[in-house]
Amino acid sequence: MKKRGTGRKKRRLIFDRKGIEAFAIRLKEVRKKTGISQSQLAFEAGISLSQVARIETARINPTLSTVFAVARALNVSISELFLFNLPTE
Amino acid sequence: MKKRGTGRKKRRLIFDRKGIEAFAIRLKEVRKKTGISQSQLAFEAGISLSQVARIETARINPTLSTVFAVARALNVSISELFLFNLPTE
DNA sequence: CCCACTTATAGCACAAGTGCTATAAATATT
DNA sequence: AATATTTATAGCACTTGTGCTATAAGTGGG
Repeated sequence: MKKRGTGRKKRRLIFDRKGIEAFAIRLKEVRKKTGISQSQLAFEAGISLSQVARIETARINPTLSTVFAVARALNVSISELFLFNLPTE
Repeated sequence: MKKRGTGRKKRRLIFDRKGIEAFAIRLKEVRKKTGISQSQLAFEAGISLSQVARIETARINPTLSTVFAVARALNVSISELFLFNLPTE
């Protein structure tokens, strides 16, 4: 008996764990290289500190706007932030 | 008199309109180059058609997972999808 | 051992992304 | 022109990203 409500089809959202993890690693790497703290990055990017931490620990699936803000704050191009091999899902 | 509830500070989310628009243009460009329809792209990427349309018309701020899925479906690297100058916000 | 700083978690409230479905509008094709 | 295909909108329900605040855990200096 696994009726979900009234025969509602289950929506499957995507959460690309591997990709998100790869990005997390890359971001931390770039941030470290510029020598700033998560807190400073958050301030510069205009996002919250908790959000930076959540991204670097791959807990969330950030939006493009957030990524753009981070790239600007780190003074790197978007391409540079994605210099890693996107793992096959 | 513009009290919002009980003195709650307004949270400001970011929505990088210019960046999102630049990405929309770039995506449409890459998709066209591969000669597939929004519908096909959606299917290949495992996302909904409405989502592809919303992205290409810059109506939403997609997540990284969505972008990753699209890149895989188009057989391009993430960097390639971001081959445009990120406009200053 | 303290202390300051940094990073990681947690919970709440709210805003927004996403899937799904349906439909309209625009664009090709015959 | 008529038809088919593609693209754009819209609304709903559900899920999740985000800010904010607080707190714990890790780290390095003195």
